[in-house]
Amino acid sequence: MSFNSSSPSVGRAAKPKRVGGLSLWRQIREQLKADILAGTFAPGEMLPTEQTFAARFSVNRHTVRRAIASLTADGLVAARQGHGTYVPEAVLDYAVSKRTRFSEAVSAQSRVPKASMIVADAFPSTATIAKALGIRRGVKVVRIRTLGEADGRPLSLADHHFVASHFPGLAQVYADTGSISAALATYGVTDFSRKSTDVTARLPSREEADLLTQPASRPVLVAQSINVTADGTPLEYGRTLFAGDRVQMVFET
Amino acid sequence: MSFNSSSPSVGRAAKPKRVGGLSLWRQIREQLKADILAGTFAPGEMLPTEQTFAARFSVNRHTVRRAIASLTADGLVAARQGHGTYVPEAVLDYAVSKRTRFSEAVSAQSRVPKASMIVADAFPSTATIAKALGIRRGVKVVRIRTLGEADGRPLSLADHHFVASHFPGLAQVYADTGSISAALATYGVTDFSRKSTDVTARLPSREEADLLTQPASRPVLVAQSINVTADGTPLEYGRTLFAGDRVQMVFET
DNA sequence: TTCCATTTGTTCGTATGTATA
DNA sequence: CTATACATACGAACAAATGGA
Repeated sequence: MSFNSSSPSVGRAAKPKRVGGLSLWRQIREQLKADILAGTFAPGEMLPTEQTFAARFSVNRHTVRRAIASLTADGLVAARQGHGTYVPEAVLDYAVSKRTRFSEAVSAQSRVPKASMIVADAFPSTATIAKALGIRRGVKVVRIRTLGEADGRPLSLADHHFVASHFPGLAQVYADTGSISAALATYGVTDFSRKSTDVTARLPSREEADLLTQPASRPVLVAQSINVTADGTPLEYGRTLFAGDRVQMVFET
Repeated sequence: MSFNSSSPSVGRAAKPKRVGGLSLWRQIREQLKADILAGTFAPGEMLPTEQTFAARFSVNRHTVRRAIASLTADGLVAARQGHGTYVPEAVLDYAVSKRTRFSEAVSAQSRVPKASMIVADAFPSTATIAKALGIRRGVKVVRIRTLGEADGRPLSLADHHFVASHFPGLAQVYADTGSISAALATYGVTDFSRKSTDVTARLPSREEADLLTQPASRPVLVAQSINVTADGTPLEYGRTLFAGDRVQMVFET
């Protein structure tokens, strides 16, 4: 008998041999692939261990490994030494262009966006922020920290910095409108675009990892961007953290 | 007496008090900043421990911490819990545009570029590669893996994939010419441009970390790009790993 | 910090089945 | 038919990495 029955690969199969010209590991691969595509093993979920599969299929662990290796090559599963094998979550392609806003970038991927404010405060600008905004260091800036979600899953943690004196009461206005774009519009700023974006990678702090609901051992993408008004004046300096294994930034050049 | 004498903060200073209206921690901060800018503490080098500084300046460790915290806010130093404090290495801004080549991007930052081939081989295309190159899975592709350096320091680890049948003997030609662009030119391909770039972050494998001479615990940027010919035909699928803490990708939008 | 259990990754050796000359 | 080469499968042991105690 072969493995590709209609039932998923749970429970115990009878001791098999080569059947139908298909080697054991190929049969196992097809069975697992079917289960993954059918959603028996959901994205982000851990698969049973190699040992478990070996027992379940009544084969040697090597045979299971060979099947899994094949699936890995096709990107259907990913293994982490010392941890386990899992079905990779669908990566969200976050398109970056002159005009993209968070909600649009997420909607374009047929996901439901949501941005919520975590905190808003004001403080003297650091050297980095001052340089980006074209002000002197120490000039007060407003920071709005937002958590961006797609389908209810945290995606990004963004700090938006504005010159405080240009936007009095910005935090409150944002809280009322629920959107950076809308908040800026109440100040008469409607036309702005992304000037440049720098991308680096690092490990998140514990707090950042918690907010993004990801392990602190997985890296985050750090995108620093400068938004300018129509006449080129720096308007906003943003620093956004993306969950590294859930987001892929896409730059069309 | 204050700390900002002309000598760097080595050796033992006399017990100080508030002088010249500057608090102790500000004096220490200025002294350390001067040392960093003067190169006493070179980029990438470890600073002495907080305890050492505390003894050296005859102050409490908290005072040193306050000074270091200030420097951290300005990005002059970075502290890693359980490890130490160090001067961050200068980050190379790797500009990505339609036409950028590795050597140009590095040269633009006044650094000396160097690209060397690590290995070249051929194998049946995986699903990802096939999709990017617009071929059927299993069609043979040539892979050229190169290590990119700036000022002799490894920066990037790039896998370049081409359809094997389109460029017979490519690996040898590359070895002879020492450049992807030059190698392609011998096949009559002179006009190609970057169509898109996807950026993600992950932790490197042990081998990748070794090649980049970075710890396996520091993330890498993974840039996947598709280069197309003038008529839009996929020419190359490239996957480049950048040392996350030495490179910042810059996208002008 | 160290220790420990769990899990994947690697490398031996051995045996058997399959295709082909 | 045998001989050979190759793919498949099993077993054992150990290495490396992770996460939690």
